[in-house]
Amino acid sequence: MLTFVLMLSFTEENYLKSLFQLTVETALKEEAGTNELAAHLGVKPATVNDMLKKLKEKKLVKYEKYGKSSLTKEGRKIAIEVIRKHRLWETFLFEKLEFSWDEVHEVAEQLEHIQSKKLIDQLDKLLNYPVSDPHGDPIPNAKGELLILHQHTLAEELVGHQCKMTGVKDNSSPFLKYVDQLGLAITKTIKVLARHEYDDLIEIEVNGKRISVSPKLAENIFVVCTACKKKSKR
Amino acid sequence: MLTFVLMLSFTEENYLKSLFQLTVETALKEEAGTNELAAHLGVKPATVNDMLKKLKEKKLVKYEKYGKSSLTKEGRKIAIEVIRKHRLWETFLFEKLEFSWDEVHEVAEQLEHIQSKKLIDQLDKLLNYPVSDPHGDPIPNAKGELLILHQHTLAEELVGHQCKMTGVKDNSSPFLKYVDQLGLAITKTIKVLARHEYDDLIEIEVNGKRISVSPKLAENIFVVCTACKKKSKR
DNA sequence: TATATTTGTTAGACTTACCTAACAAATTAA
DNA sequence: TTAATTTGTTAGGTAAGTCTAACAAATATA
Ligand SMILES: [Mn+2]
Ligand SMILES: [Mn+2]
Ligand SMILES: [Mn+2]
Ligand SMILES: [Mn+2]
Repeated sequence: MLTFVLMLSFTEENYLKSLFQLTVETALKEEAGTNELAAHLGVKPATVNDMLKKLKEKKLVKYEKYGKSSLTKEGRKIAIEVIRKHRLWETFLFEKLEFSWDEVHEVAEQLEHIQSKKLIDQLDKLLNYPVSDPHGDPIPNAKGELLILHQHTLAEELVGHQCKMTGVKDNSSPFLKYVDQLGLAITKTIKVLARHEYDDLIEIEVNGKRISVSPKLAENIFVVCTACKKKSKR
Repeated sequence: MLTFVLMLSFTEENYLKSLFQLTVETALKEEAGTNELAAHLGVKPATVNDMLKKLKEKKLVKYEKYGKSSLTKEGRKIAIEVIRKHRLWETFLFEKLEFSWDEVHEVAEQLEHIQSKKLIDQLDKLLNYPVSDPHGDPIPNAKGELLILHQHTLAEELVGHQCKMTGVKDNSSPFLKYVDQLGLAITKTIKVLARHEYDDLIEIEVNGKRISVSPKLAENIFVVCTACKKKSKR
């Protein structure tokens, strides 16, 4: 039995990836709206509307007029493949080509669309089957299984609790450079000392030093809390 | 002084590369025609015509109505950069990811269009600044200097002469697999024993064995002849 | 040199991915 | 429960890159 490989354009792949990131990956939601997708992709809602119809035609998204959209099983599979490629390339750039964690994303945005099963399998092998990328994001395995980390943001952590930094939400270079500057990094232990009502700053201890961080920053830092329960599964 | 980086599409890059390969790289010609380019790129002449006008506008090709086309200095520079990327990626796939020489070209066709100076510089470094790709083709260096090999095809080699295989003209997978099968490979020593008038086959000795090859095959094998003069320069 | 052939150009059309402007439906607030 | 706001859709348009069909120029051949 012949299986037809439907070739998708870069653009179509990006729409599926965005939809995945706005729904499944953030776990809290099942569907995303047209405007939301437009904002995430940096295009106009009218453009998204056209594409949703096309992707529905190809049976990759579920979409009804005036309703929210979600991925079909096949659409989700493709989205995960793109994310796997993106994160493997980021890891490659970081581990093998001396890129810093704030430089990898931009180039991986291009590399994630290269079509070659062997390329990705061999890259995975070369990197020794990594489970997370330089930003702490889980890398789907070759079967498309994705580890969902039971993490929350530093902004949500309770005063007095100690946690460990596991990743970042924002992948932009300026944000990541700022994180570096503050001495924050994945695997660092962070203790929440206080929350200041007056200006909303959060006082934390990291590297044996007390620093104050903004809620905006804290919302973009992922942690797992040793004081709370923690679990993970593929 | 600001230098503007004109961003080219994949397509535009491919036209420049083709024009380079049909002219400068084969050294014998300065210019190429519309139909010739169309055949090389696998599109129709009308399409090439439109693109030539656009690339002329961008000052990357010299083109006059009903005349042959050639690259400007800037166009040539870009073509060489694309070829450098193509051949570095082929070398990477071959050396680091266990690809065979008949598998690298197809994937390199995609990878050659990734934009990142750092990526290419680091790849070059990782591979230890290779001078030729898995097919024996010279890799332009970071300055855009390209080694022109003084090679000719096996078809042109004189009877009685001994030569060394330096590369292939055809990069297609079926051809390369056939070359493998015959026991031919880059650096192998080949002695031309005879040319048979009757059926045009060329009898050679390679790996201590006598084999007969077709002129079609011989035209796609590059050699340098130890019995003739040999020189090379950047 | 006249004619046939090859080579190159033009016009008009299609697809993809995007846009703006106008409008309609759904949701939220008064 | 009407009105305001937000969200989503439609129509029509653009640019890139491709095509076909008709035509024109250049070159080769008789
Ligand atoms: Mn990324
Ligand atoms: Mn990442
Ligand atoms: Mn290419
Ligand atoms: Mn090659």
